[in-house]
Amino acid sequence: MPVVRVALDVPVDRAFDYRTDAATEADIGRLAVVPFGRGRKVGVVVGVAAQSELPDARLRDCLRIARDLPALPQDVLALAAFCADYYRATPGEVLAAALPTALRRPEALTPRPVRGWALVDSAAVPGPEGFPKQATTRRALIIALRAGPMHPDAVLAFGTTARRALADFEASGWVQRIDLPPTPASDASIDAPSGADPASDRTSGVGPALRPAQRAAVETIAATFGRFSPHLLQGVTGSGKTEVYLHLADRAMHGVDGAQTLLLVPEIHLTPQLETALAARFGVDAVVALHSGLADGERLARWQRAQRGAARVIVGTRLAVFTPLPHLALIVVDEEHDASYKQQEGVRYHARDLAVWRARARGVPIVLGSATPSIESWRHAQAGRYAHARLPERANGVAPPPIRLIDVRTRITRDGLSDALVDAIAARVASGEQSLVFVNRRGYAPAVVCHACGWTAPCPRCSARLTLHLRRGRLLCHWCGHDEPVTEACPSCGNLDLRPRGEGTQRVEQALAERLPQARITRVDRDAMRRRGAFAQVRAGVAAREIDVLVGTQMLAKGHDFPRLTLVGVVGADQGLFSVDFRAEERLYALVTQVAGRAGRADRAGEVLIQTAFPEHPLYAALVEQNFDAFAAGQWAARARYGFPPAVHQVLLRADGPDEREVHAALDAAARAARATGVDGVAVHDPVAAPLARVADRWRAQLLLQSTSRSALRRLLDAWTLPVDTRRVRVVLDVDPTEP
DNA sequence: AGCACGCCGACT
DNA sequence: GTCGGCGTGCTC
Repeated sequence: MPVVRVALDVPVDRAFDYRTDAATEADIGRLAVVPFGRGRKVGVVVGVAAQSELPDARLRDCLRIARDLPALPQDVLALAAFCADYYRATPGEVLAAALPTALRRPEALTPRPVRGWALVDSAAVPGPEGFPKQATTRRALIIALRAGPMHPDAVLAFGTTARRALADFEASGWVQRIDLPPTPASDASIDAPSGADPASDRTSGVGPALRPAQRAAVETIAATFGRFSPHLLQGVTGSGKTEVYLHLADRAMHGVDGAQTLLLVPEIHLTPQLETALAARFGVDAVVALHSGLADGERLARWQRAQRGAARVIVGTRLAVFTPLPHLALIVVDEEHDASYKQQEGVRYHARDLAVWRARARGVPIVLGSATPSIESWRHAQAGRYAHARLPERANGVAPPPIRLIDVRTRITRDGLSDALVDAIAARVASGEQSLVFVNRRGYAPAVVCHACGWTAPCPRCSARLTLHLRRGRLLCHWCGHDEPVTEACPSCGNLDLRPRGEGTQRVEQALAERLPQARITRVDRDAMRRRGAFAQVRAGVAAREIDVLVGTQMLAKGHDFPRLTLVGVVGADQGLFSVDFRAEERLYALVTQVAGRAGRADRAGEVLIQTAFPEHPLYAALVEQNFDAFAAGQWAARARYGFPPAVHQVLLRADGPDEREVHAALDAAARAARATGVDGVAVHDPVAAPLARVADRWRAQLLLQSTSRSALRRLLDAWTLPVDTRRVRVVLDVDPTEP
């Protein structure tokens, strides 16, 4: 009896065999509904065989292979397999991360009868089997009455009436929209509907004229269409990298009919703006945005538009790297250095690295764009493994804002603010310009200290200090959420001299309000932006010039264009200089560069002021010169000398549990087992406590393995018996960790 | 992951 | 005497 091998979303490192009456190679990549345990599951067919190695008695019947749906393409299956192998996950776990959740419900794959029709402008036709020819027109919009997300029991609608009605129906949640790919035979058989044609709206080269460096980058990259070629696009903030991406996507579409571009972006916040820009450029129907914030049905619908080839530009966060794209021609990873590309739970994959792998597998060029590339990518470019394109100047031709340091050793600061910074802000307020003060810490103060005995308020559940939130009158733990009232007297010595130490956004906001009573100040951090729409409100306030000063965290660093913002102040950056994390400086450089880029984006001169007690630190020297290459070269030299990535490759075994000794014992045993493999060329370090040794009453420790040879590391992983995950000690393997 | 089986504490 | 804790093991 022939069997299908099905990868299922269970943490078991193998596929499961099911009996089936007929299965061919063509079924590989198709979804299958199978019985599993006492329930049913949806899995992916990853193989077919004439016979199973298991005795027939242990096999069960495959309930259904979804042959009416497109199969996952070969490159997505290969990418999932690579991801599972490289990051030591199971194929099923990777597929769970890769597939929209709506597809993983068995009901979703069960066909249902037609329930009815929706609107009609010029034609109403049933579907999906035996679709009449008309249904395949390029502009057909099919409205499915929720018979099941995969089955467009459907009605056709044409023209603008249909478009309007479609929007209403979609808003009602009753229908789902599905676009069909065009088929040549029938395309001509139907009249072109009235109304705007999204395909012909597609502007060919209407965008702003490219500067010479942008043009050169586009030409260089476009010359590699049709083959694998990695490019690092290193462009200063405001140099118009996005414009380069758009031109490339456009060129790809003109070179190959229906060509698709995958554009990966770091954060959800960025997506709406970018999506709007892309839609304006290529037409709404050609663009699809994918991110984890979407409702299940919506995510599925968009994913299917990409899978069918209807969407030409797919913009999405890291999960989008797995999207099936039949006509993939180009991959772009914007802000490629961004930490959010590394998944920190479940399968801990790096979307940028997977994107490079996929580009190679598909034979398409990939562009990694950043003003401050990761040392990994920068090094690849230096070594000639990546082509290195540069955009050295801003697209508006304006010089970048000068970066100056305020030496706080020689100046008095109050609440963390120097007079020089406050005066500079005051001057901008007076002239009607806007300022941004970047403080990478929320709350009022990161610690409360007793000035009599030195006691500081600890979190009872974590090895961290409590942060003072003065407005709420509470001490909060930023790690576990623990929350307690502020005490008047020191619990240790009874003294009343408790004082806040260090500065958070609230304190800076409050101090600025006291010193600049005429200024309209708004704080932007996770606490202040908790309410829905709060951020949009801030943006509107800035645009309407109702806000003079923004005080905020990283949230302010990314991609917002505030034309009247001419001053950026940076407070408390020094904490990034002396971290246990060897990547802290790299992050700090990128972050400051990014916030600095908020200043003077339009035709107004900007200025960046950084308060520091270490003005001669090389990081600040490079920042002031705005010389990323000097900074990166220094980082690379240090990492090569002291043996840090990317000079070496790392694997981190993380463990945590309620009992400190058990956690360490598990890692000790794991270290012994790793050494016992006898694999040469891999340094197995001693297990150590994690930088934050306890979080929410769980003790955390880690075991680091590193090697200059990936293959040696891999051989060790293959031979290594890891401690099993239990309730007492949880164990996670992190390949290429990005967090200490 | 679920879900069963299985062996030891506090309760209708 | 049972109900229920979570440790161990299996799922084609």
